[in-house]
Amino acid sequence: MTIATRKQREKEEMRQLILEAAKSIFLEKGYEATSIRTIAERIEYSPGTIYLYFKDKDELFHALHEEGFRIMLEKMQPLQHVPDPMNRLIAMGRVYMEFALTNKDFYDLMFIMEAPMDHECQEEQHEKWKMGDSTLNYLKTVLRECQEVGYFKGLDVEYLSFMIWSSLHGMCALYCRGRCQAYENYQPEDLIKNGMEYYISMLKKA
Amino acid sequence: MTIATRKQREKEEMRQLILEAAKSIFLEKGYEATSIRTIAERIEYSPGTIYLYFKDKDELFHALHEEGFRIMLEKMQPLQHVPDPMNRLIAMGRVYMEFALTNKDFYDLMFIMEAPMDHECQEEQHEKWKMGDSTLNYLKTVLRECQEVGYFKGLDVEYLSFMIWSSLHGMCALYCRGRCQAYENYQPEDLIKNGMEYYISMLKKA
DNA sequence: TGTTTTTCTGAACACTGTTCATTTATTTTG
DNA sequence: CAAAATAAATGAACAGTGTTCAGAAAAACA
Repeated sequence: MTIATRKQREKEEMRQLILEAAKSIFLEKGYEATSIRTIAERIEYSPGTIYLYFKDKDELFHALHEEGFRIMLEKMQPLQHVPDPMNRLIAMGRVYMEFALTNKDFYDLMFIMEAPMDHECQEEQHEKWKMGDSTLNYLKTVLRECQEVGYFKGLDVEYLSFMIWSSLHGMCALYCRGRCQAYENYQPEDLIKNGMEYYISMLKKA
Repeated sequence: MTIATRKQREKEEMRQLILEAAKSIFLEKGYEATSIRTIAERIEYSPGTIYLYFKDKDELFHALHEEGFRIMLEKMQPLQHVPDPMNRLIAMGRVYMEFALTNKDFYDLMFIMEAPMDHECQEEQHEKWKMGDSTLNYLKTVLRECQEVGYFKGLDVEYLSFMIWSSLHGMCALYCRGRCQAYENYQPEDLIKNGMEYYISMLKKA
């Protein structure tokens, strides 16, 4: 092994070390507490070092952002074997919802926070959404299959997918940002579960 | 006039002065730029003075938060004269959407940001949502009227209102936080407009 | 070994919200 | 009107934040 490749590997390992530390602090104590200094302290390096591996905090959180999509896509994977497209669509929705409820911080980072989206990629304009695109494209594919078996007749898949994604996101976002408090006597999980059921039965009639 | 009442009036005027400055900076340059120091500079007082009129930054932004709801409620007001409840519901949705698109920062503050919600009211637990509650209660009322003329049969108004609000919010939230970029070749306004039409036609069948 | 290149440090910068002793202004009292 | 008491405003200071960069330390090369 040449010395150059080892250095390259070490560089990648260091990036991962920083990322792992950032992730653990982020999941333990949330976004606010995940500062450059706390990450540096955790891995026992100086704050300045982190900037040798990440351009800025946005780039760092963009990496976590992508990790979130990886986890989500993984949970979507098994659904490919659901034969009926409409059932697959509904199952996808449930997985999406479940992900948001059990990975609140990740969901927030992926779909609500501005931070990781500000990150300018030099490579491509939309490389930042590589993972998000995959999920969205899969949704569109499922919708087209639904159309083939008679659902959503005459509707544009682009607008339809946006509407469906939005509706789920709306519930998740209100949940993540504490707006379910508007329903004093109801549990957020209850609102979401029932709201979802209503939405599904509405979709089936469309 | 006693001196005490004049002092009280002056105190209220000062609160308004701070609030107006905060609002103008907030609308001009966004949340990030609206710091205690920039507000103080604008009204030509020292930073410390602001804390004599507002407990903390959260209380200040909670006041702006309420102002947002006042503006929105004002735009909802004329819709009370729409006779058909279903048309009124749809009109409400359009006003809501329009508000979000033309008052992005206010919408963000009202429904997405965490800041003004953290604000602990000493008076009542949910005094913070006084304005939001009004809007939500009006939505529920309209939905009940819709049920009286045959729509949404057998559905619980609580869950139904949450689902409808969520769906609209989802589109607004994705718009506010730049997630419409996922649809590279589509204008956000276009996505929302069409997504909304699809949703309305779905609602009518429910 | 000495020289060059790479890696890392930590102080410094400009910012944030917030506090509080001190100063300034106003009102009440003698 | 002058003095004492009260109220209001100040601005330096504190503990944070992301980020930069001259200089020190370590590693690689000659």
